[in-house]
Amino acid sequence: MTDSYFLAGRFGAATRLSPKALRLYAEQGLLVPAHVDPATGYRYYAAAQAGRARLIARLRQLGLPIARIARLIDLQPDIRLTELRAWLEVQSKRLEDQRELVEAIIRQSKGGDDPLVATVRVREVAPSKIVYRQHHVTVDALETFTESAEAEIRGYLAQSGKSDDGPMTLYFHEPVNHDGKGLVEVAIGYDGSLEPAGDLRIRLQPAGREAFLAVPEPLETFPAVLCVYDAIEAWFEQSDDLDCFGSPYEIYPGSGGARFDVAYPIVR
Amino acid sequence: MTDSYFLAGRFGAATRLSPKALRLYAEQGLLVPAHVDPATGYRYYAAAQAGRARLIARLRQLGLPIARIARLIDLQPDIRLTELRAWLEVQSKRLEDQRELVEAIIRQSKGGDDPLVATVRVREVAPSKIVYRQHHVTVDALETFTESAEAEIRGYLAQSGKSDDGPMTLYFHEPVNHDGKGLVEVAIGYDGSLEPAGDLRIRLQPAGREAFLAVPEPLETFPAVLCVYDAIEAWFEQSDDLDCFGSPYEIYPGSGGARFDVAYPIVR
DNA sequence: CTGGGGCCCGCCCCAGGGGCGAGGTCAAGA
DNA sequence: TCTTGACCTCGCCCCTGGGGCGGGCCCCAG
Repeated sequence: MTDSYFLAGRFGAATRLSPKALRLYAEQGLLVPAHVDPATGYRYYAAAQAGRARLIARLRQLGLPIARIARLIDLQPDIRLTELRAWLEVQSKRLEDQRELVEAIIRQSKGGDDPLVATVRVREVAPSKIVYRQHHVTVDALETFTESAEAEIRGYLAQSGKSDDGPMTLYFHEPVNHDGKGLVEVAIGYDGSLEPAGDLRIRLQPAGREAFLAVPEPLETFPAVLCVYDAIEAWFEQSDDLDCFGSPYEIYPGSGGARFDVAYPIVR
Repeated sequence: MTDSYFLAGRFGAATRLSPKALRLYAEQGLLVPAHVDPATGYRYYAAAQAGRARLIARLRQLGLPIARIARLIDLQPDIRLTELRAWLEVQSKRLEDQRELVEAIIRQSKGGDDPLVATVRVREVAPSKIVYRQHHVTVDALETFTESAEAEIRGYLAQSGKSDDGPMTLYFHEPVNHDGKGLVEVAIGYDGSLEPAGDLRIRLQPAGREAFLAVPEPLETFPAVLCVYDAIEAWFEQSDDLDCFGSPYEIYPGSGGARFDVAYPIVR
């Protein structure tokens, strides 16, 4: 390893990085030139920096953002490799999600022949008072939150001398993606009067109508359950005078022995 | 399907698109509101547009760029699905490439114990006149170009009464990625004098030294061959007074019976 | 000493929006 | 009828990771 210096162009040619990219990395502190001429601003890179530069180039080629590279590159090599493998796992999962999503799009495109659509029913929903808890969750954390919130609410109802075995409704106020948090709400109806407590809140659920579907057992788990949502949306689509506006929700237990129903409100 | 109108907020809530995104899509012509109030600029969406909007949201969720979605969405559903499957294939391939790249990074990180490094040798290269052809290719098109260019050059050498069985060198002037074109050059040396012809050019290859490695048979194919490059780079790295600047090249046939050698120039 | 190519910086551009602020609009309640 | 609050508009700046261009230096070889 000599201690010769190279300007950005030559150094970049040797490390597969453009001078522009090198300038960016220098600004971000990711790859600081061995010497910068204060008069001209020229950046001089030492040959010994080529290894780091090549590693950066490879990590960029993976598509990692610069900030992530900056964190990775100063780690011990073995930890770095562990992180990279974990990142690969995430990418792999993302691909699986994309595959599922494409399948969902396909199902929806030819939704006409989906037998589920024909089983969508409409029912009236009576107004009720509900006690609920909201939270922003990803799809991974959804089940944990749902269980703990339901237990908390039922516990509070029992403690207040109310019946604690009414159906539970899970509202999806915002889409809950795998890669973004969405607002969900666990709610149970009650009679009489009740005070809010802690993060448990009270509100009135107005009367209305809903389009619903009992979820068949093989479709109970994510992501297969998505095609139940698709079916109801398709049902709205082919309806003459109803539109699928409003957020979906799930009702536990479902009708006809199903573990849960999926429903959309029918907005006037 | 009613013909009611919705403003951007409500419509977006029903289709999982933010008002900002809706505005963007309207500007781009991807999802034009059913009515725009000329006085206020308010965009009114018809309920019948919700299907298209939901499809757009799904395709965006896949990560497709807007322009691509615009092309896809007006296709027949079955063609669209074919395109989507093809896109999934590309994504899958990309993931495989990333996996390979991570493996390469791992190999390089603990390059010290790579037995290949110990077999790197240095040799003098005599100056020569070469006839060559350059082209920008991706890694997929590389072999086709190499074969045709070599045949063209050998044909021209034979036609000019020169010996046409000298070794062929494949210079990688720029990195040849799977996702970007790079400049490569197929070159064969000759004696005497020769005129350039068509896209065949002539230049002088100066004398110098090179670090090289005969490629073992199991590593001949892409992407396994990359670890031969890594080994030479690692060899430079652990050398005291040499730097791996300059572009690599492959020499056919290689030394010791190998199909080809991989070499880097040693720059003074 | 002079020319050509290399390098600097600064500006504008791309997708796909997020966030903020100023100001106009809509609908419901008092 | 007025007010109020929610909702909408537009416009600007921000993000990532650079590419491209233009103006003006700089470096080195002949």
